[in-house]
Amino acid sequence: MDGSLDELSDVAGALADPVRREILAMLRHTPLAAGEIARAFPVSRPAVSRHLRVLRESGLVRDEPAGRQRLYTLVPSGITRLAAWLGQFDAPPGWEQRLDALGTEVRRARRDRTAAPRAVDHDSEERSA
Amino acid sequence: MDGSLDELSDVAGALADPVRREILAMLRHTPLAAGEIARAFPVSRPAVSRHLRVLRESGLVRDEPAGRQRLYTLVPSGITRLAAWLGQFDAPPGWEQRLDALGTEVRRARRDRTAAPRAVDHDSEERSA
DNA sequence: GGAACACGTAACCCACTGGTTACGTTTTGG
DNA sequence: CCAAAACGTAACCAGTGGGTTACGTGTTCC
Repeated sequence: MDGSLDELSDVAGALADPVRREILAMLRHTPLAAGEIARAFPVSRPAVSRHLRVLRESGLVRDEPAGRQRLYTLVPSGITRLAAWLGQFDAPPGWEQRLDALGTEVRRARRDRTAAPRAVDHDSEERSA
Repeated sequence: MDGSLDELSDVAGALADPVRREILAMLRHTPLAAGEIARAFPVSRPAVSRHLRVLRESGLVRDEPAGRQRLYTLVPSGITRLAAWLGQFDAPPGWEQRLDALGTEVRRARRDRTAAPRAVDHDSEERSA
């Protein structure tokens, strides 16, 4: 069974570990056996084995027996789904400006607070544009 | 202080929680006060407050005092960085074929390994530092 | 000044995570 | 047939995460 009911959480959770990210990077172009993967990290082989399980259960890799080894292959659909979710934050035009405005705003707000320790009258105009 | 030495882990970790993802979605177009955000979820307000802290420490949002409220604003750079990392998995053309060729690859890998049992020599791009 | 409000934080619980060592299982091969 | 190889899994432990309730602090407003 898959396990979680929230695929994005599983994918993001899997990606939250540097070892697992590097494993994925290793599998980017070619499938690899568990042992080969494990040999690339300073942690114990069982530890890597569990990282592989996390990746498997999140759907990011698929494993296939190959003799007495087990080959791991990247399955990019999860990555695609997460990338799609991230895509919703793609600049709805006027984005760069907004960033610039934010920077200014912060600086201004800080100055205001330092100079005049009373009520902030920041009235953010940054949302208006 | 930022805290973690691995920004991508922080970002992915923050995204691994559905509540935090929804908070980000809420902030996509407009800044919101902590209370407004908290009201949108069934969990207690302190719980949301800590979610906001995680988002803040991962650099995904910035907060700014506004009277007796605290305004949270989306900071998209982290999302961009993660999206960029995901981008390395974009089909380097010929991907489908590669899956087909998996069987062959397996056999070849086995032979290689039998002949030379040494470590993987994949190109690692994610610096461990 | 003092009540009410909008927060963040502390203390506490329980579930999960990531590491380890020890072990079980299947496949290879002399 | 039996030893070694290549795995996954179990048991254990320290640390973290997310939830709760209780509390402290700064702002507003009368």
